[in-house]
Amino acid sequence: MACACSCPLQDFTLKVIQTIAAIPAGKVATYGQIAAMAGNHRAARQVSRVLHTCSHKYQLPWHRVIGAAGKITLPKDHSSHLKQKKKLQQEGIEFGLSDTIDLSLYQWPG
DNA sequence: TGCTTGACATGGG
DNA sequence: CCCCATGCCAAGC
Repeated sequence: MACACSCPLQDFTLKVIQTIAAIPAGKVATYGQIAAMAGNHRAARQVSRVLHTCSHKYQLPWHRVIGAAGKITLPKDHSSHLKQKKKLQQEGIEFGLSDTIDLSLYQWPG
């Protein structure tokens, strides 16, 4: 339910935010998955945008959102990449040899 | 109002 | 394994 008066967010975006916020610790979700849950499986890119725009505002667990390959989508140059990896490890998620997460074990079923 | 952008996804080289 | 091209859609400017 989105209030059209004071909520600048669209319905899709709001769903995305709620979906991300609902990801439990120790689990991860892919952009496409979140987009699909929000209603548009093609809007995976917007999920990333929502993450950037709202993570700081809504305190979203952005580190639990990864790419479909089970990898962190941030460039290694970025300082947040290592941060995200550490956070996930602290939540019990184990990484493979190439910083790869086994989605069959850790992907959030929704 | 309209074009550009983007923490993606998928497939091929 | 890594890099490139295409589709797709909303947020930003």
